[in-house]
Amino acid sequence: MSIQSEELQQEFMKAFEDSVSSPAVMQIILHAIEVFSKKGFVGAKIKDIAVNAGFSQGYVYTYFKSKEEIFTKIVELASDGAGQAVRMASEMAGTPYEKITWLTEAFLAPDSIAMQHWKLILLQTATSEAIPEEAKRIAKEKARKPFEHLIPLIIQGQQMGEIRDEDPMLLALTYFSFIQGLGIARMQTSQELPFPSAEVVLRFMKRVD
Amino acid sequence: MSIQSEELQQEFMKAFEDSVSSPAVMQIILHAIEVFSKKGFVGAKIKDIAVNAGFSQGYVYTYFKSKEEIFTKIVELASDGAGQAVRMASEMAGTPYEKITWLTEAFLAPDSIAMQHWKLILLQTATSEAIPEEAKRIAKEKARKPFEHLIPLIIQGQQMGEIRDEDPMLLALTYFSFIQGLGIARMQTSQELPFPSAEVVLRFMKRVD
DNA sequence: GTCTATATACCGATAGAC
DNA sequence: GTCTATCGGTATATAGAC
Repeated sequence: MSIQSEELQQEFMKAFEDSVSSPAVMQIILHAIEVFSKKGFVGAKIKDIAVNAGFSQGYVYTYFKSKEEIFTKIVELASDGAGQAVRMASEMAGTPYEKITWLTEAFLAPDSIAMQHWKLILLQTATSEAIPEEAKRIAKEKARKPFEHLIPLIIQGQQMGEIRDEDPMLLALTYFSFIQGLGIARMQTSQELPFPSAEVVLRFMKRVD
Repeated sequence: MSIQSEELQQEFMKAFEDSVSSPAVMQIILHAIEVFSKKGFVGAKIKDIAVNAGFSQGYVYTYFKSKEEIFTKIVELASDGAGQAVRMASEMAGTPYEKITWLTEAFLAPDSIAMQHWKLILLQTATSEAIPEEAKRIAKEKARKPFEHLIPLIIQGQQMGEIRDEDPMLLALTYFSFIQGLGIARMQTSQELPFPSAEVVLRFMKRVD
């Protein structure tokens, strides 16, 4: 994996850490991300989150009003994170296609577990009805950001002849769908199985002469 | 969409209907698929399923021992269906690349809602821990079938020069990940948004001269 | 600050009426 | 064959002890 994609991952986690206030809240959120991603909003029990974070069940309610509030906060962080990752990639030095390659590598890195958990939570938010309305609203509202940052990048790549001259919106939608599918596969499959490189993933948009 | 992919879809639904015994069980399963796919195993309430199917909450227990049993039955049907769809495609008349194209069209068809619901349930089964053990076992056991039917097709395509000479397992894994990601996107996005054709999806494996 | 105890509500599953 | 009533278990959220 390239230096650039490692940088992307680190910046991404730093932005997340900076956005949380007290250490206790940080502990709760960190463990809530794990439990919510594994069990879903309804299946996650406050007790699991609390005990994993090293607190009693009731203590969580010192910092959060309800289970809904914890989940919604995480959805907000994750939604912001997805947009930021694309923005950060677009601001690096390189050609558009190179930037998209780094972004892809960062998204698919097997060790960015936190990122994978975030993706699962956003996936649940998008596909499930058993999710707080407020969380769905926030996710929907912020879902446009990644597109808004990727589409200009695609257009630049087209102007430079790196990317196929097709509807940028279509290419962006296809890209994020592909990434999401691979992120899920990454979590399911064992480490020994083969996994596509960014080059394979980006073939659908790369210009061929 | 081609005639072949429509045929695939129809055969697929017929196989499903044949495998269920009584009309009441069929009603329960049909509505359970919808409720489970929307709310997840824990979030789905027996009462929702029963009332949607036109029964009282308690009546469901005349046919099923538990909520687990209903979910597990659906996972079994869905897992078999996924394998069968690939097998049926491989048995049609055409070149390997054509067969994979029809399969892709059938998987991505916007109107095969039942198939999309099945995919969501299998997705939950694979990614969530709040799922009956038995269902996870069955899904894992049958998850190999689609690969077992697709890989020979890929190898034939390579021998005929239609498909790139790369690890067939890698290509198959990439293919199913892509399909899953697009299936999810299809459910989230509105009908007006652009959506990739099978041609776009299959570029990553198509041989270029 | 942190925990224990509990009120309150909900849901899966069973038993029994019609 | 279908429904109603209910038991038992469990989880959220609160209140009060240390």
